[in-house]
Amino acid sequence: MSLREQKLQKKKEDIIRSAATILQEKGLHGTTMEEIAAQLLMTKGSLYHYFKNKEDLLFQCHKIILDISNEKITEILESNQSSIHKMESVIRSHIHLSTEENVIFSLIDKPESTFSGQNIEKVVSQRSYYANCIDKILQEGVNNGSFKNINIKLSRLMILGSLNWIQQWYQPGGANTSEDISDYFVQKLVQTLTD
Amino acid sequence: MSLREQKLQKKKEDIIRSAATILQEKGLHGTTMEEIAAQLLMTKGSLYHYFKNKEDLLFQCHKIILDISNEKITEILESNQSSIHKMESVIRSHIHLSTEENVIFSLIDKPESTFSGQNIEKVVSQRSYYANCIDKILQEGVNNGSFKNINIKLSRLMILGSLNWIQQWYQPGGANTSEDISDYFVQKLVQTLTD
Amino acid sequence: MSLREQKLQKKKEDIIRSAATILQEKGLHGTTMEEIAAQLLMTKGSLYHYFKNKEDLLFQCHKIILDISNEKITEILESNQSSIHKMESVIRSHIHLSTEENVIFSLIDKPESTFSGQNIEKVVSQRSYYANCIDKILQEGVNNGSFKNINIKLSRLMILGSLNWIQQWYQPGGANTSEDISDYFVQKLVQTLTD
Amino acid sequence: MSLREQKLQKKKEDIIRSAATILQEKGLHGTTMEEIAAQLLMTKGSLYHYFKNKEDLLFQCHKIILDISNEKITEILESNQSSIHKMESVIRSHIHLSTEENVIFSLIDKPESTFSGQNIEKVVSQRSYYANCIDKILQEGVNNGSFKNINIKLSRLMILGSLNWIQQWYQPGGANTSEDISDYFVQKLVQTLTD
DNA sequence: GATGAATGAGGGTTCATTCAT
DNA sequence: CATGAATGAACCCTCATTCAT
Repeated sequence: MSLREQKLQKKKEDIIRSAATILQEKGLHGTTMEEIAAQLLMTKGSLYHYFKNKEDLLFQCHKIILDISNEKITEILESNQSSIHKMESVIRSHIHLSTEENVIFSLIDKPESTFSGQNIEKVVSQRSYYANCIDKILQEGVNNGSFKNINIKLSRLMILGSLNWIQQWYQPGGANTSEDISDYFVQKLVQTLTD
Repeated sequence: MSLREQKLQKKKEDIIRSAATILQEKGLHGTTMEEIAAQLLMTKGSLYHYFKNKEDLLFQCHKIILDISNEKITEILESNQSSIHKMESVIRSHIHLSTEENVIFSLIDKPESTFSGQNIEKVVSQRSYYANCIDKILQEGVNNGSFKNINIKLSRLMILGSLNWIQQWYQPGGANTSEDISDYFVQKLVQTLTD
Repeated sequence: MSLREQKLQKKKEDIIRSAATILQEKGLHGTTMEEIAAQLLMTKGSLYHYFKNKEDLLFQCHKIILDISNEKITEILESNQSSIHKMESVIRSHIHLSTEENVIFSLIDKPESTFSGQNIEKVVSQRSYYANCIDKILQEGVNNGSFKNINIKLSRLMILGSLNWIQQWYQPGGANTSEDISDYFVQKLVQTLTD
Repeated sequence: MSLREQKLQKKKEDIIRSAATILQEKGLHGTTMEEIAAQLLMTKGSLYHYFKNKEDLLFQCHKIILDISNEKITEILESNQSSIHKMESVIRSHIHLSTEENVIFSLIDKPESTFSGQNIEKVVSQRSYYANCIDKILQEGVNNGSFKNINIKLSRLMILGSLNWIQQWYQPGGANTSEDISDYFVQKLVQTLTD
C-alpha cells in the first residue's frame, strides 16, 4: 500500500470511528451527513470523497465493528482455554468492546431494511459468523460436559441480549465500572450454562 | 363515556397498535406518517385528527405499552406468590406481552432525544416505575432468603436486557414458540438469582 | 322575509361580525375557518351552511362593512350641512366606525388577488362609491369656495390614509380616546382643505 | 470582508429585495417560499442556504428597510435645517423610499404575531426609533415656535398614516408622479403643524 | 482534494372543503 | 341543521447528493 493509500485509509477510519459514535446515539435516520462532517471539522461535500454515499459509510462502520469482533472471537475460539474459560473471555471481550472501545454492536437491527444489494449479505454473513462462533463454543462445552441442559441457540440469544443491552444503560463514570459489570455478568451468565 | 367517545378511543388504539409495529421495525425517523396511514387505509392528514403530531403518536404508543406493563407488574408485585414465583411471573408476562401482544418495550432508547417537554418526564417516570417494581421483588427475595449473592441493579439490567432483546429475533411461527422461550428463560434467569 | 329567513340572516350577521374581528387581527391567510367557528362556539363544518366557502365569508364581511359605510356617507352627502360640516361628519363617522363599531376598512388591500369573478367588481364598485362621495363633497366645497387650492384626489387619499391607519395603532382604553382622535383629526385635516 | 462573503451578502440582498416586493403584494401568509424562489430563478430549497426559515427571511426584509429609513432620518434629525425643513425632508424621504426605492414600510402590522423571540424586540425597537426621531423634530419645532397647537403623538400618527398608505394606491407611471405627491403632501401636512 | 452552492425528492403539518350520519 | 371524520392539495423545511470552481 502506497503512502497515499495509507493516509487515505487512516482518514477513512477516523471518519468511521467518529460517525459510528453519532450513529449510535441518534440512529441512522436521525444522523445527518452534515453532523458527521461537522464533528470532524469537515464539510459535507468532503465526506463524499471517502464514501460513495451514506449507506456506504454506514456499511463501513458496521464492517469495521464486525471485523474487530470477529477477529477477537476467532482468536478465543481457537485458543487452548477450557470451554468455560472461552465463554468468559467472549463475555469479557464483548463488554470491553462495547463499553471501552465504543464498538457498537447494535447499530442496525434489520440489515435488510437498511442496506441494499451485496451489503445485506455481507453484514448478515459477518453476524452469522459471530453467532456461529458462540454456538461452537457452547457445543464444545456440551460435548466435553462443561455445559449441561442447555439449548444452544436460546442460550446464545439470552446471553447476547443481556450483553448488547448494556450500551443502552452503561454510563462511563457511572456507579458500575466496566470491570464490575464484566465480573458480574461473567459469573451469572456462565452459571446458566453450567447448571 | 359516550358512544362517540368510545369509537374515538377505539380508533386511537387501532392506530397506536398499527403504528407501534412499524415504529418498532423502522424506528422513529425511519417511519413516515404516510406509511402508518397507509397500513390503516387512511390518508396522512387523517392521522392528525387523532394525534397532535408524530411525537404525540409515538408518545401514546409508548404510554399504552407502559400502562399495560405497569398494571401487570403491579398486580404481580402485590400478589401473594413467593418471590421466586413473582420473578417467574414477571418474566413470563414480559415475554408474553412482547411476543404475543406485540407490545414493544424498546421503542425508544433515549426518551430525551425523542420527546420534548413533559413527555420526557412522563416516559422516564413510567419506566422507572417498572424498574422499581422489579427491584422491589428482588429485594423482597433477598430479605426472605430466596435470592442470594445478587446485585439487584445489575441483575435487573441483565434480565431486562435478555428479555427486551427477544423482539429482535423472535419470529412468530419460528423454531421456538413463545412458550418454549418463556420456559427456558424463566428457568435460566431465575437460576442466576437463587444461586 | 319569513321568520326562518330572518333567523338565518341574523345568524349570518353574527358570524360576519365575529369573523371580521379575527380577520382584521390575523389577516385572511392567517385566519382559519376553525378559529372563526371556535369563537362562535360552532364547528368548522357548520360555517358551510351559511357561507359557500371562505372567500364568500370574506366577501360578506367586506360587503356589510361597505354597506354601512356607504349608507352613512350617502346620508351625509345628501344632508343640508355646509361642505366643511360634511367633511367633518365624514371624518367623525369614519373614525367612529373603525374605533367603536369595529368596522374594518382595510380588510383587504388588493381585491383582485383575493376575490374571484363577480366579487372583485362588486367590492371595487362599492369602494369607488365611497371615494366618489368624498370627491363630491370636496368638489362641492371647491365650487362654493369653502375649500381652496386642493387636489381633490390627493387630498382624499391623504385623508383616507391617515384615517384607515388609525386601526393600526388605536387601542381602546389607551391614552387617546376615540373622541380625542376625532377632534384632533377633524381640526387638522379640515385645515388642509380650507387653507 | 472576503470576496466570497461579499458575494454571499450580495446574493442575500438580491433575495431580500425580490422577496420584499412579493411579500408586500401578498402578505406574509399569502406568499410561498416557492414563489419567492421562482422569481429569482432558484429552487425552494436553495433559499434555505441563505435564510434559516421564512420568518428569518421576513425579518431580514424588515431589517434592511428599517436600517435604511433610520439612517436617513438620523441624518435629517442631526442636520442644521430648520424644524420645518426637517419635517419636509422627512416626508420627502419617506415618500421617496416607498415609491422609488420600493422600500416597504408596512410589511408587517403586528410584529408580535409574526415574529418570535428576539426578532420581536428588534423590530419594535427599530420602529420606535423612527417614531422617536419624528417626535423629536416635532418637539424641537414646538420649542422654537415653528409648530403650534399640536399634539405630537397624534400628529405623528396622522402624518405617518397618510404616508404609509401611499403604497396602497401609488402606481408608477400613474396620474400622479412621486414628485407631485411629495410636493402636495409636504405642503398640506406641514400646514397642519404650523397653524 | 476541498468547498459551498444548488437541487429535488420527500416528510411533517395545516387547512379548506366535503360528506355520511 | 349540526357534527366530526376524512381528504388532498399545498406549504415549510430537511437532507442526501451532485458539481463547478
